[in-house]
Amino acid sequence: MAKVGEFELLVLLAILRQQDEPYANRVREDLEANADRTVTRGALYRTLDRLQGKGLIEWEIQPSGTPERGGHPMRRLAVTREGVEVARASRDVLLRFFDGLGRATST
Amino acid sequence: MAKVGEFELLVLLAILRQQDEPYANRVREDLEANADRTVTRGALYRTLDRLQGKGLIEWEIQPSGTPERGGHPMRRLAVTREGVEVARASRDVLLRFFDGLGRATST
DNA sequence: CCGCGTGGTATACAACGTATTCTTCGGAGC
DNA sequence: GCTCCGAAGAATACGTTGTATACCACGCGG
Repeated sequence: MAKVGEFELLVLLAILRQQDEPYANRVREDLEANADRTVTRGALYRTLDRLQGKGLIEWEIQPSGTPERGGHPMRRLAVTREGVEVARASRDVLLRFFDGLGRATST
Repeated sequence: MAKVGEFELLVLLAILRQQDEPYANRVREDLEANADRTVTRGALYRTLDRLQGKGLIEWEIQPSGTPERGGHPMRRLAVTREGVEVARASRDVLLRFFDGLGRATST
């Protein structure tokens, strides 16, 4: 099963969260708003391409979905079955390791 | 606040989990057993060095802690306060994004 | 037909992840 | 006491992931 980096996982999860508008910029906004990090468009698209290369997501081009201001072909994103599995596997591992974090005294 | 990669986070969490024997090889064993991945020694040490460079962990050399078979100076690892904060922050973000994963129909 | 805003592409480089190889030290066994 | 072995760690090298910058295309308002 393909392995994903930290940002790739976040992107995967963010796509899954989008209710009805799974487009790149929605994902980007979601990440910026909820993941406490800035996400440049270049970074996101590069990651989307890589995720597709691994078969974890796919998309279809929307001729001109929502031409609010300059209507252009947009990618309607979707996570593949394998993508979901990978995300689940990553989550399971992380949840398993999150325990020691409760008290966490340390130096 | 420093940012950590996927493996770095796992290592941080694994160190926190070690009860009384926070040594590199214990961490390695824990990761191999519970994170479903193989971890070579080189990979782990490299990551430990990087985490230290970021001030997220630290260690003191144990003269010859457990000379079971060839006793050598070992690193007794500890996560710094900042390390714990970074781990918590990462966890919080991830937990926030894990929701969409419940039903997760997708393609 | 020009500029702006939106969606996407290309390129380049830094940071992260990982395997391989080498060194050192102590004990076991001769 | 010399050799072999296993454990802890260091050094090196390279592929993958993360991220920024800059560029192209299209449609609309003017």
